Amino acid sequence: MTDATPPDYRDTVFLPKTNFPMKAGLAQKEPGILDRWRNTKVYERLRAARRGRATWILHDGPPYANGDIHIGHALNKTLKDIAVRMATLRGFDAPYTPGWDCHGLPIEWKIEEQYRKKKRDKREVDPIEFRRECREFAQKWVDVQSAQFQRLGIMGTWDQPYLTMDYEAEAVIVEEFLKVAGSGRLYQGAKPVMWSPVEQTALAEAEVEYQDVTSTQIDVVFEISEFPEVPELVGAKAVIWTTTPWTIPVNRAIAYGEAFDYLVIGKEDCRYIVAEPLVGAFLKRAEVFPRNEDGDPPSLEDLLFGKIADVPPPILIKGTALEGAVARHPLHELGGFYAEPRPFLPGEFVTTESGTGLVHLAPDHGEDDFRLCKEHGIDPMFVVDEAGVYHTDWPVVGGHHVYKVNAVDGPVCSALSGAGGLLAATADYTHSYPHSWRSKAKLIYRCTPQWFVRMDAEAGADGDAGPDTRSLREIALAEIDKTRFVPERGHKRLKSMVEGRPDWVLSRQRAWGVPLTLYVHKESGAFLQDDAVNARIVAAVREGGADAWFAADHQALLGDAYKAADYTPVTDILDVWFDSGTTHAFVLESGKWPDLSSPADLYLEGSDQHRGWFQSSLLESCATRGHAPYKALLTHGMTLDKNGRKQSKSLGNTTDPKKIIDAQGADILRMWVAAVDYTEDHRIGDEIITGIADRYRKLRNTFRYLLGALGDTTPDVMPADRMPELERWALHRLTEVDTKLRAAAEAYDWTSYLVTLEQFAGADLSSFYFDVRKDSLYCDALDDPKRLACLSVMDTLFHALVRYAAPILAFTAEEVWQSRFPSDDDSVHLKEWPEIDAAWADEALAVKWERLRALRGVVTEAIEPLRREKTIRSSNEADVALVLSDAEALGDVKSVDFAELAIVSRVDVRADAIGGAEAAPAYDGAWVRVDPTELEKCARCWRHTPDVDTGTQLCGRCRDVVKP
RNA sequence: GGGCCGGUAGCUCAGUUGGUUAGAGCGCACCCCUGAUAAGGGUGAGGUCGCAAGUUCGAAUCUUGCUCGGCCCA
Repeated sequence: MTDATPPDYRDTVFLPKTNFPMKAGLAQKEPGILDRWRNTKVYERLRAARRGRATWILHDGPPYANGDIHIGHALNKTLKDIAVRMATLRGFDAPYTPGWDCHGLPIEWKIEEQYRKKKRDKREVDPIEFRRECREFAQKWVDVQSAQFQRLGIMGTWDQPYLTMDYEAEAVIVEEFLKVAGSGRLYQGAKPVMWSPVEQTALAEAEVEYQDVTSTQIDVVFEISEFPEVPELVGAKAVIWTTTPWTIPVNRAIAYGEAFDYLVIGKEDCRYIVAEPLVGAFLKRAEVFPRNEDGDPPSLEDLLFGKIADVPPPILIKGTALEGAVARHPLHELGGFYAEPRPFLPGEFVTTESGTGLVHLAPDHGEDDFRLCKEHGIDPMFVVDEAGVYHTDWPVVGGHHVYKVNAVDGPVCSALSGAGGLLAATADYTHSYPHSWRSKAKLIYRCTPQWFVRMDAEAGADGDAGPDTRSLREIALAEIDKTRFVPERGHKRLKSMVEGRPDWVLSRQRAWGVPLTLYVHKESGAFLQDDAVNARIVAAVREGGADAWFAADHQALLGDAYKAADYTPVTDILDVWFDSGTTHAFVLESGKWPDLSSPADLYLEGSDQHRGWFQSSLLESCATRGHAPYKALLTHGMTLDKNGRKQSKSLGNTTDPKKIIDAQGADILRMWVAAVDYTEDHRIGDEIITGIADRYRKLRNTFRYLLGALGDTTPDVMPADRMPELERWALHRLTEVDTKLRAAAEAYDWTSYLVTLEQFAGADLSSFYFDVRKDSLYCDALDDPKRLACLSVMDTLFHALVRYAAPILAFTAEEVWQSRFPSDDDSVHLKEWPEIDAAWADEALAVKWERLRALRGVVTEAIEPLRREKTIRSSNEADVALVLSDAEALGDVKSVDFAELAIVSRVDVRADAIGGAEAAPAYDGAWVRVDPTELEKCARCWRHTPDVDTGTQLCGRCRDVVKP
């Protein structure tokens, strides 16, 4: 060795060369890639290229067009895009048409809010103008969201999306509604809704706000007239408690809790029934017994221990004893309606938190009341009008407003008191009560006529449901069983929801939406069913949108066969879920998007859509077509914050997708989508995104290394059987990876897909294959067979990996592709799944090389202590002695250039023990010893070999390479 | 309150029919290289598997209860 500076052979080494930058700069780069895709019409060219192939159709569930997209939208659309691109990669013709839900309440609100700011009253505005403003508002947000979705790299027919407010769509919605009407499943019924007497309109739950009010609370007695379980208690008085005295005049029944105990208290001629836990509170309100010696109202204990003069201890009865009992309304002496019997009904909603454990039921004015009464054949009375005023002919309260009759000395209390039915009344009960979001006025529940779709066979009717005599519920349940669910648990969830759901209420008393285009006969109440009339209605809507119904010349629509004067046109608006429930009709079937067809291969939405779109689409399609509009349903969970809490603006824990895109790039967001387990609720936060960015960089650098190694060459393909074992092992691993990726793609399991890809790129390639082959790649002659084999494998790996990555890292894969194959209009997304030669699979080789890698680990582990004590620096400086007790392992190591694999100077493998060798902790039957090598270092390849020339300081191999 | 679901290293995820010392990648710490260099290689430290009972020779895995969180409903 000389003291002179070693010759510099750097220029003779074949280092990786690429212009592909290590730093991604995605936020800046991605918009340019999007422009390229748009300008070169990649989506359209894909359609042409895949024409005639098997189709795979994802039908887009429409987001609501009323604001910027949030992380949930980003997740949903990205999952869709990954699925579509994956299907495309696998050779399917997978078109994608995005859509928007445009009708409905939230948009109406926004417009009304604008009116309020301008001090305009909505009722003064022409409905047509109002609807036009709603339309413009929706269109604005469609455009905004479209740009935001496209920025995520979502591929589809963005220049031709579907909108539920398109005239054509509105026409099909009407057409579908009329089909449902014609199926015999549509009926008019009633239902209590939140009603504002001030605005004289129904309100949705979201329009309601709760404020504290002080109400009159009253305790009222209903004398029991029939008591089958306990006949001796006939004449006892059931006590009910209410904070809405105005509902007493329309009482129809009394609910009790079957699981509760009730006490019968008082003397034989005047006994009260109250739930046991509530007796104490009742006795304080209604002083039905003399005060005790302390001057207080008697307590339950006083009663139980007989401390009240002449009052016997209470009798306990079970709630179930009330079955079949019947009471009289306290005003029964007025006759008529009031004289009818009031049955006791078991109600699951009855609690012992307040009141008396007995609940008076007014089906007109309460949801629980309505439902329980309906189950027992008791109908509402409809005696409160739109303004909240009783019909003038109703006894006691006729002509009064419901809010004007509640005073302690008002007509209700007075009448009850006069009839001996009032035990207590005080205007001092403070509680939370619903108010109108707009007018701040108090609300009431009020039964209103609504249109329903019947889920079950009509009781007692033979029906006219066409050839399919099953009920809608039966059809839907059968279709659910035929559907594939990802994840599987969605099956149970949707099924149980459909099993338990009530009839579908289609009507809404609103303005912005598609009308229920029905003519109701004024005398019979039946709606008109006439194909010719229906055809004219549909044609009118197709021509002028849903407005056509509100501004219609109804006589013209009805034609000569009917007189407009005989019919009332319905002005209700369809539930927006009906709109989106018909997208399969106006998108998949319409022919406007000829690539699409029904049923779809997949609907992909958040788990909240089990209640929403999955169900409305299923029911609509089953009602009109007898089958589901989809073959498979994929559901994703909700995105929570970094701590697993729900994201909300008020908590300030939301993650804005735009911020991630602007700071890190859409590919980072896409990679996050693939990395998390979307089948469950999952999290997002700074730390998580940083972690994803780190993983991205690792993958990106693997591509960069491949690009550098391959340079601008296109290596000749070398048959595997002429390659070294290491290359054959790499190809074998590729077959395994390919199989795993295919399975993961088939299962929509992007988490495992991505992990498989990353581990292959990281653990197998970067830290092993590339590391070992660096020497050959950099230093061997350009025509060296080993080097050529390596390049051939790298070329194969490049083509496989870039395609595998493309559906997830859509932008980066394109950048990688363009870096190697620059062109004006080519795209990695036009390529198909790589063809991996099945003959590359070699299980025996895999077993052998797994062992070799484990033994390589033994060596690297043994080198580490010498490195720490600075005995050696590079592993190239190590001489390794490896003792193996297992003959097979010994044979394996001897059959390869193990020093090359372990990147050390020399390896002495032997079966017999050697001094200083220590047992390898991670490998039974292996002992290892590492010494610093005495061999000289080649100045070019930096390996320590026996043949380094003292003059040139080159090893034999390098002398040959640099010779000319 | 009801239906469904989940809680495994700092983070994202694996954990097969219950069976040795619960794994991977990333991050972190330390070391090496300086010819993938705002890269690359190596070594290592991190977990009483949400908590508590129970079944079992044996539980992250099965049962029950509790708790925290989510979706839907009331």
